Amino acid sequence: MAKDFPTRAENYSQWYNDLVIKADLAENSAVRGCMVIKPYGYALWEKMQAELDIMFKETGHSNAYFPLFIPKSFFSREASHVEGFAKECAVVTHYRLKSSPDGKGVVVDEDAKLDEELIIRPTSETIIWDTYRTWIQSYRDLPLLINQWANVVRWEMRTRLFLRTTEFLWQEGHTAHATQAEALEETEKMLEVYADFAENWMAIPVLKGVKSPNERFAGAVETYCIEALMQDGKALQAGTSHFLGQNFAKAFEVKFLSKENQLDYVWATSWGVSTRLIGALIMAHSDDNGLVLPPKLAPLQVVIIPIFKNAEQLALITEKANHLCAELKKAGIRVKYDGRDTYKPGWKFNEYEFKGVPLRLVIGPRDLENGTVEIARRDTLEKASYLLTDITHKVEHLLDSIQLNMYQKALIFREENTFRADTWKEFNTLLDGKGGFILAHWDGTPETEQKIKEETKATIRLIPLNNQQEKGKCIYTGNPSTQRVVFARSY
RNA sequence: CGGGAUGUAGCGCAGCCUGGUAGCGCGCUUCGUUCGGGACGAAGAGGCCGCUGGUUCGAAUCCAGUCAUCCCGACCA
Repeated sequence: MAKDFPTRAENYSQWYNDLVIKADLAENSAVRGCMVIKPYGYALWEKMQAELDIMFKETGHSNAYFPLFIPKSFFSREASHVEGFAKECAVVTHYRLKSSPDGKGVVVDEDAKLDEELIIRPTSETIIWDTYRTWIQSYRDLPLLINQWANVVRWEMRTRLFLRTTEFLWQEGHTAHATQAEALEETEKMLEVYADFAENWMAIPVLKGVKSPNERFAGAVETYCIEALMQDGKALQAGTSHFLGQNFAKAFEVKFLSKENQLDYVWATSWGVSTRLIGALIMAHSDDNGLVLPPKLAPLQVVIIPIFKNAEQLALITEKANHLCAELKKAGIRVKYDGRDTYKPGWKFNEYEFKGVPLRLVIGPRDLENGTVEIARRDTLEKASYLLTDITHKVEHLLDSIQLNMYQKALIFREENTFRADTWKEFNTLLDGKGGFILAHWDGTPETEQKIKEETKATIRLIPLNNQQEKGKCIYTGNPSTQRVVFARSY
């Protein structure tokens, strides 16, 4: 239908990239690996942000903001944390420029060299824990439940719109607790919040579990995550929640006096989701006609389009449409009337389909005569005529139905693409075929996981929570195993 | 940092081999006919051919250098 636009089957990467650009979500910027999020894409992020923020507040968290720059020395305090991030840090070394001696442009002023370099945060654990030291002295100061909405920079070698960019927007929660149990409870609670958001707002079913040691966050004791399956059979990590133990408290000397007058290190968690969720949204639901957005998050839920031959007809339709628009707005529906006479109806249909608007209402001369409106739903592309009476309820019902249908469709897709492999051969056949989640036995060693990754590019996405225990043999080494873990190729 | 490719109109590209007035499609502007799934016709506007140097009467085209971007690896939310 759309011209010059590759289908998912032809070239999934190209399809994704073109879709992001044509749906007007974002584009590559002049700066290497960075992305410009355009107004439509940002509106989507704002909506996601708003809903997540409500959920964070409901679970007792407050927002705060910490510096973008982190002194280099902070980084080296937690050994595995440095190791994990060292290779992708942007470093600020100077604070001034001067006119170039040859008169052309500016150069770095070598006299303005910083004594200690500043790292642009790839994540904020270190600066935050350095700050928490001064905020926490007593058990009365705990728990400390803080979230930050921020941008971070990770100097990745290869980038991809929304999925991996040099700079990205995210939220990072950082909490401090008096006991291990309480910190663990927080870690799991926030995982539930993320899973709830993914499934009930984004309409994407997710697996919940913990990472293998290889995939664990640098500095964490345990990393919990949610994993979603994309339409090309690759997995996408959609959110993480880390139990940090006392690692950062020890590295930054964050101690408190308990009720029993005992001095102890606090227990920590951190958790985050990023604009990558927009990538997940696109890859989980969209089709060859463009974006398909879940009604609960779509910046625009309903668009009304007139069909007319002349100005008088347009005036009549506009009057009707404005009434309809007002009525829907009153019901809290995000609706727009596109009465522009500079674009043709067919052009508009395609445009809003690209942008994933859940419902399209069309009013033409026929509808004026019959008191009807044509409604097309984006998820199924079905069209039907409805009487204008009680239209708000019908629209509400259709929006709910789309939200539900999108989730169901994604769930069925995941189920159809979740497989068991009992031999190395089966494992490889599956990977080379449709991909998907592959449940297989693993002997539990990092070495084996590494070998499997090198040979197949598949990694352990997670070990499911409350995983079913069963005796088996590792698909790679044949060594005994007690449970299946989830393998996949991933983004 | 290794391997491969590409820089020409806002976007996508041809032209280069074999040097001789800068091209096509989309988009943009104006007018007319259209308008229930990306309409059609006519007339227009728009270029330091990435940058620097060389060869030549003459360079988008040949040569050298340089910068940038993309793809494949290593890295990764």
